[in-house]
Amino acid sequence: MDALGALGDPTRRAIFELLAARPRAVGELANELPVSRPAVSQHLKVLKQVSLVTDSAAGTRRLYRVDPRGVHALRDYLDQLWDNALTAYAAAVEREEE
Amino acid sequence: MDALGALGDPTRRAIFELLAARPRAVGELANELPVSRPAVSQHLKVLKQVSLVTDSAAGTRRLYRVDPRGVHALRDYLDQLWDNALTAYAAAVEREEE
DNA sequence: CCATTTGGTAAGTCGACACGAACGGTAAGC
DNA sequence: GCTTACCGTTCGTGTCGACTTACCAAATGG
Repeated sequence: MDALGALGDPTRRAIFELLAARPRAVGELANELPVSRPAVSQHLKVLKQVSLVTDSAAGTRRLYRVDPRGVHALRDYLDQLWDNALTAYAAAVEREEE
Repeated sequence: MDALGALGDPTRRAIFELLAARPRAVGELANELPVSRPAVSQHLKVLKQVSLVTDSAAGTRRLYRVDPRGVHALRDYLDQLWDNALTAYAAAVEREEE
């Protein structure tokens, strides 16, 4: 599973968006989502594998936050993809007008 | 299924990347991928639903190309998400240093 | 017209994965 | 040390969707 595939799941995307607002613990995330805490834990595990989030112990709780490394990598890849896509479209329009 | 969910699938992403290089017909796409032609057709149907590609008849063939509308929408959404994520991370670091 | 090429669709199978229940493990508070 | 709170993991289950096979429709060219 890569980063884009991870964000493809609606629940994981919701978790990531919550963490994009501010760091939270697992229980807090589960409270704001219609899934159980273990489910949140599993999604966090996946997001961690693809370097989109990091965790740190804080007493009995565990704080999860966005990982800028994965964010930058994914953003760079997508920027390239958007550029290719729009360039190809412009080129196709150009051909059409001949 | 939304746009991000659509690109979450590896095969669909491969199809989109091929179309991001240049417009192609269904058969051409299937030839360059390890899946059958009907599978490609089904993926194109999904990509079309989320406004990531458009199609146009060309004789007996059908040309698929990137749809700039969906690309712009998805890019804008993600840019916002990246901005939130990195801003929240910077704010967390700021707090940490106090 | 008829054969060929190209695609979309329907039906069915199979694997992946999202989820909850149950259990164990670790840190704080009295 | 015992309880409580919070979290990760494992297991089993159910469901969704990606894929192939087979069939059908439309456009081209002889």
